[in-house]
Amino acid sequence: MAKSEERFLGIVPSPIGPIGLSLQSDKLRALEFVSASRALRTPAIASAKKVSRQLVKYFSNPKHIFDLELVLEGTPFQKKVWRELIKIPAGKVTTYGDLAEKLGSSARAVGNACRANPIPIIVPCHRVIARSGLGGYMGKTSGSKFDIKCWLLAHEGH
DNA sequence: ACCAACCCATCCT
DNA sequence: AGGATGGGTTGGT
Repeated sequence: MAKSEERFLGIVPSPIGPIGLSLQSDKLRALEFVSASRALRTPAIASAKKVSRQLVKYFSNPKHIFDLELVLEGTPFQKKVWRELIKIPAGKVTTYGDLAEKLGSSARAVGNACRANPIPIIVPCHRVIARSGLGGYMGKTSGSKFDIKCWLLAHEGH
């Protein structure tokens, strides 16, 4: 897979740090948590404004429903999982196992697909938890990355 | 192109 | 604690 230099076209400030946006012909393709220094030297382009506005709304109102066009690039299985994630409303959570059952797969495979999610927050992988415990986030089961999952869940009332 | 081995944000006993 | 699990990735041929 091409590890092409990721270029952020917009930056959104948020309570959990700056968020970098990558777009592809006006559609959101990737979202990443970035460092403050990275944020400083990233210009924002006009087409990022719609995404930016909606993220700001979400951070002030966790019930905000995103209405954005997304570019989801992944294997067929990953896309199936991600499309399921989008159906989970704010305030609700599901488990890796339940999702796996719905898809006729296994819990660990679902976890793998969640980890590969290119658009966290908007594709709400944080709403998938383990049957026992919270599971992980961005490849981690503890630490600052994982804390973001806890923050998002708390933001949504958990 | 295939295959084996290895990695996991799990789950059950 | 240990085993089953299935999708992805990597490295070999």
